[in-house]
Amino acid sequence: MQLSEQELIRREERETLMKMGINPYPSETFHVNVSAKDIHQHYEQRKTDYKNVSIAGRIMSRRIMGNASFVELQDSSGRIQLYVRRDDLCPDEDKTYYNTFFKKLLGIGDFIGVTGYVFTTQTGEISIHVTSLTLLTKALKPLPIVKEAEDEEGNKKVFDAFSDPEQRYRQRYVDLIVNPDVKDTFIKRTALVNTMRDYLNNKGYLEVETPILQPLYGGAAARPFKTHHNTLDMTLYLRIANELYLKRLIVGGFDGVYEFSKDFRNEGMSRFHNPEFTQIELYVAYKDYNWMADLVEEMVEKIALKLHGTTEVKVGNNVISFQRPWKRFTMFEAIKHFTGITIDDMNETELRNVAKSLDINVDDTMGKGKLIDEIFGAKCEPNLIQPTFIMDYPVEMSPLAKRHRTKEGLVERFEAICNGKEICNSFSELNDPVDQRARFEEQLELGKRGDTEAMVLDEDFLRSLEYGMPPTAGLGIGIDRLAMIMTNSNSIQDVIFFPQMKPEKQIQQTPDAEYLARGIQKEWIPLMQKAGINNIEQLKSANANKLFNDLCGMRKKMKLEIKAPTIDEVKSWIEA
RNA sequence: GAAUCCGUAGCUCAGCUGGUAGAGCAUUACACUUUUAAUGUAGGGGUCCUGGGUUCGAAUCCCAGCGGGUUCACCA
Repeated sequence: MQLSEQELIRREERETLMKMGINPYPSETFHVNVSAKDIHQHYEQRKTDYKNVSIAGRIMSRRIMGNASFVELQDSSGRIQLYVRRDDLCPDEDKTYYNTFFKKLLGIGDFIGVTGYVFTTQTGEISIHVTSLTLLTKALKPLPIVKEAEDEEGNKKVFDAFSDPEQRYRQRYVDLIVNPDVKDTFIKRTALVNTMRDYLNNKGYLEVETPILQPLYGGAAARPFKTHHNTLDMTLYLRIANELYLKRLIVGGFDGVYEFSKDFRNEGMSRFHNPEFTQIELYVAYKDYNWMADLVEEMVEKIALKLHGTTEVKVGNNVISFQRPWKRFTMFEAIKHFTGITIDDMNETELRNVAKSLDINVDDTMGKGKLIDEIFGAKCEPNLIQPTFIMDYPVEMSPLAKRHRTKEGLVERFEAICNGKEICNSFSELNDPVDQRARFEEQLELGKRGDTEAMVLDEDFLRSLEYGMPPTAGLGIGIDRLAMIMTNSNSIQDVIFFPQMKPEKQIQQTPDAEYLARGIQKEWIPLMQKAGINNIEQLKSANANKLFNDLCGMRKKMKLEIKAPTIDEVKSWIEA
């Protein structure tokens, strides 16, 4: 691996520190009694409490002015400026600790711990006057430097932002260090989950865990990840949903169960889709979908209040109000509202013509339900910005939902749409085992016709329904999608710490010994790697003349005192 | 999967119709005891993504590949 100049310097600094008897990675605990945020919030009111502070963090910038310096220290709560004076650190004749250790051997990214007292500088910045300074960890890679300035109106301006999405997602740790807003997004995400958990626990529902490795995948329409268990010699699937297991627990006698579930779907990736994502599913006995809609409204409104202190949340160019009650449309009403067309009594042919007239791509495999869904998805969903419940879906699209109590061909199902996207999905759960079997069998037919996302038949689940599942309301909420809205994030990758990425390209490097065995002098190995020869395979297929020229050229450019190889030598390396 | 844009120093980015590889920050050295995008002076640092092609000459033009962004289509 080629190290940059700055990385080499930092490695040397590490060596020098050790030679000076300073451990760059000490094991002793450094006791912290304050945070940066605490100082900024309370120092002005309680100055006497900050005469003896001890704080640890990462050096984010330094301004050295001869015998005094300013350091910006960043801990998990934010930044605080340090004022470091030579004669405070080195009261005696020996000024090595300041001149060499502090000024030469420390740098941006290093962790230090300091003690001192808080004061306000002439320019009005609350700072710590440092009386002692300890190295806690030496960093060997330089951090990207992001600088900020405030203009007279207090607007922040960022210079040299670390903004390359690929690097931000691959090296999230760097993103978190230098981009403070990123941390805030993930803190909000956790607050969102905690708010839900508290809300549901207060209602007395039980948080449970169900299998991630499932012999049959069910509960949703999606293609699964497949794996294999060696001892049992059987195929297992990573769950696409946990619905069927949670319902078994309702059969077992729990009144309310929920699970924050990492689910896996082997499908396309986009700014709304990651192969693994998080859903909460909730099932409550003796309730129906109307009751569940009330719960969703209340819970999501609580989340907005918890995260933002208000029910109004800015998302992109829209301000979304989560204040109850939300608008409720039936699916047919929504279609009428956005297209002016009443589809209530239409048959399949009429629906297909409507879809065509609206410029929606249709094909002959689409049934009535699918056509309605397509029309809704194209003409209604993107226009629903404020949270809106869409009630009563076609039965064909919903094999696990109970038939509507009054409307033929529909099920008791709703989705909440917000900012043009679905954020939750809920039914009165189908609990008639005979109807459920029939619906599964329809799905099997779809599968035979080539629908790779059709559901498979789960005999054990049907058996549980035959013992009787009470009337139950079920709910699924995409946590990532809701987090995107609640944190004003444009991509799912911004609300998942480590989103799925293509693997980084790793160059396989041959150990030096194999080069040496070919009679190549040690000195030439790094030059060869610089010339693009990273392994023996590349060497074997190299052009001898080009390599010879490259090596001699670099020898000359870098003024190396190595004897140049002859062209025949280079040929012998390649052919050996 | 399709369209489109991008890949140059550790980071952010210039580099025009092809002609010696640039800036700011970071880094190194020196100066500076209340600065804050600190400042001043001097230096070092490059596989211009990779591989082909056109050309006297390619970071620049063409082709292919790799990686990434954005938008669109299916799934939450």
